[in-house]
Amino acid sequence: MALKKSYDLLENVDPWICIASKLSLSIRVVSAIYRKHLKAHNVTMSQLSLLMVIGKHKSLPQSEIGKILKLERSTVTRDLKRMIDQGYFVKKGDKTRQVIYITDKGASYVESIIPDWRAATQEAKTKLGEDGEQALDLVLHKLMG
Amino acid sequence: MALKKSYDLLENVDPWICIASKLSLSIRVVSAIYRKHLKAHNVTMSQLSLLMVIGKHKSLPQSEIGKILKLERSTVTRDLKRMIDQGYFVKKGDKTRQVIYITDKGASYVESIIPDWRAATQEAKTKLGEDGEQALDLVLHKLMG
DNA sequence: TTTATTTAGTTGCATATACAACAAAAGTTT
DNA sequence: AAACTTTTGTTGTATATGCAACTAAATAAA
Repeated sequence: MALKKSYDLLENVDPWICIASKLSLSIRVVSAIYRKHLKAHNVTMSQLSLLMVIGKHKSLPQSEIGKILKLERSTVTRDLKRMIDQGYFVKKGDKTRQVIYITDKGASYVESIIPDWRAATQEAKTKLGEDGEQALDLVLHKLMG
Repeated sequence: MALKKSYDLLENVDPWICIASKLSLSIRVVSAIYRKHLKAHNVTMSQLSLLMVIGKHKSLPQSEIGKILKLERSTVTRDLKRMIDQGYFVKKGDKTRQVIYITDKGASYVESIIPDWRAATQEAKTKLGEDGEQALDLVLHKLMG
């Protein structure tokens, strides 16, 4: 089972200096908190983000959604499709300039979820603490800036 | 297209106070940096994490891997399977106590990737700045603690 | 020691995500 | 106006991920 050679780079590397790994780990911890609170609503954070972002504007061009959430076009197409099928959004417009509208069903749905979403956010904030929350804002600001 | 009612909670909510959304956005930005640098190696960050973590220990019980990377058991099973199929790891042991070993092929592979991984990490660090990097460490520390 | 419980791994199912290739529409150049 | 370029949306393909249900093995309780 032993390796035939020695691997210096590998032996001396520290996987935990990886920025992507740190963020991945962080999102897994936080996602679990949100999933727990949102479970009864049968909604994911990705879906809730769409509901809240589009809902707040009442409607958004599909092309804007990807820009706002930094999602690839095909991801937006398919994430929306599932929710259109469920009646939370409708799509209007021609082939290349689609506009997505939230429906009353979608708006009611997101309103029913918001209290639990707030609770999840509160739990996450408590875990982060005041300083942790500010730190996260700084990270985001640096990355988006 | 207009909504039939008004939705107070929805109109007044700020989607961007969401901790999960902030982290999701952050990871998308950082992932893109790593994908760009790792593209030529045809490897993802998830795979590279497995290679580095297991490789550094030479071997790890499968059950440990999920604990270290905070991944669900089934995710570990399948992420490993793809890489075992490619010959980067081997699996030894009985039905419920598996141990995963890195192979020479896997160790060579990860060593060939490390320089570009370092470059990606450097680019991400530059974007974050010294303060942003410390902020990320604080976030992770708070969430894991 | 037998029984009950916990731990470990797998498989079915569903969502989320990106890239490449394609088609169609919109915008720009000439 | 015609030709070229960019933007937008979709579909094929692949990886990543979690939950539920199941099996099997290990551990604890009786």
